Amino acid sequence: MSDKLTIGKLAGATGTKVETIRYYEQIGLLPAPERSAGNYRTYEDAHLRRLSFIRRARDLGFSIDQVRELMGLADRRDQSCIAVDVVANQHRDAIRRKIADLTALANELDVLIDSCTRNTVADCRIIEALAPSG
Amino acid sequence: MSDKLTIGKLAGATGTKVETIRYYEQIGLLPAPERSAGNYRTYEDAHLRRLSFIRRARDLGFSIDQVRELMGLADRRDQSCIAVDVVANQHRDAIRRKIADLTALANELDVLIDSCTRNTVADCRIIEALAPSG
DNA sequence: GCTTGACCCTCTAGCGACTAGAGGGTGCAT
DNA sequence: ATGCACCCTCTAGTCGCTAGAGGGTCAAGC
Repeated sequence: MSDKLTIGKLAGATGTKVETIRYYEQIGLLPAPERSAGNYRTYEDAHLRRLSFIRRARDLGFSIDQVRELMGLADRRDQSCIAVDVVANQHRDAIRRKIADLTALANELDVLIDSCTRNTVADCRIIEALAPSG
Repeated sequence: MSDKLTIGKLAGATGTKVETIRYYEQIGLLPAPERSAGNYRTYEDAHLRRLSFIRRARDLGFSIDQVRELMGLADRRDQSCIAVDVVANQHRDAIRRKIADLTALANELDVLIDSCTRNTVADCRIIEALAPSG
């Protein structure tokens, strides 16, 4: 209801940086707003809603392209939302895979770190483990 | 023992791409080798060892800067290896934090996805959750 | 000896998603 | 009228590569 926001107000209202908003405009993620007499961007409530959507999706780790896709789907309100479900599922699965990768990595590091006897570098197990043939 | 590798052989021996090796040379991570008459890079065993170290550390998720630091420490063989331990610990902790973040994210997505009734987009809970006052 | 094809060279630009900085204009309060 | 916070555009930097253009080298086969 509070129309006509400056870019700074919009940034504050959504927890986004001013530069990021201009960037989103540049890549066509957020539509370019009207300009004031002094060439300032003047945002309306529609922009605020759009940017909130973007922020939330980005916070959930969706890529810019996925956000674009989700917004495209969200605008076709009479269609089935199965496509939305698919995007969300793909993203969740990718995250689960990344968690598995990182867990394996952390475990390997645990082994390395536990083997450290804190002597000199010459017989450091961590360095040894990294350098295959010393 | 098998001296004088071409960049392609070195790449094959370490599982690195040729372009990546040239990149490592450019940023000063791997020392520039001698050149043949035809201006080809000619690598020696020392390079092979160095690159293997780099690869292994990178595979464990260490950043380029951390690899640089670890190599610097590895070369001072009479020093204490506590500094090595510190770098490894910092990295492991950062990974654990990232895992926690991603787990929270995946759980949020689970809730969203479970709420999807596969009806129209107009009453899609996923879209609703993204758009705060849609 | 000439061609083919695999390999090598340099240089530049691109990816994702911003972030930072230079160099300047606007708007409002004192 | 002066100061200051805010806004504008444009360019370049971040990280760790990757890809492509446009060329040179080398060994093998005919």
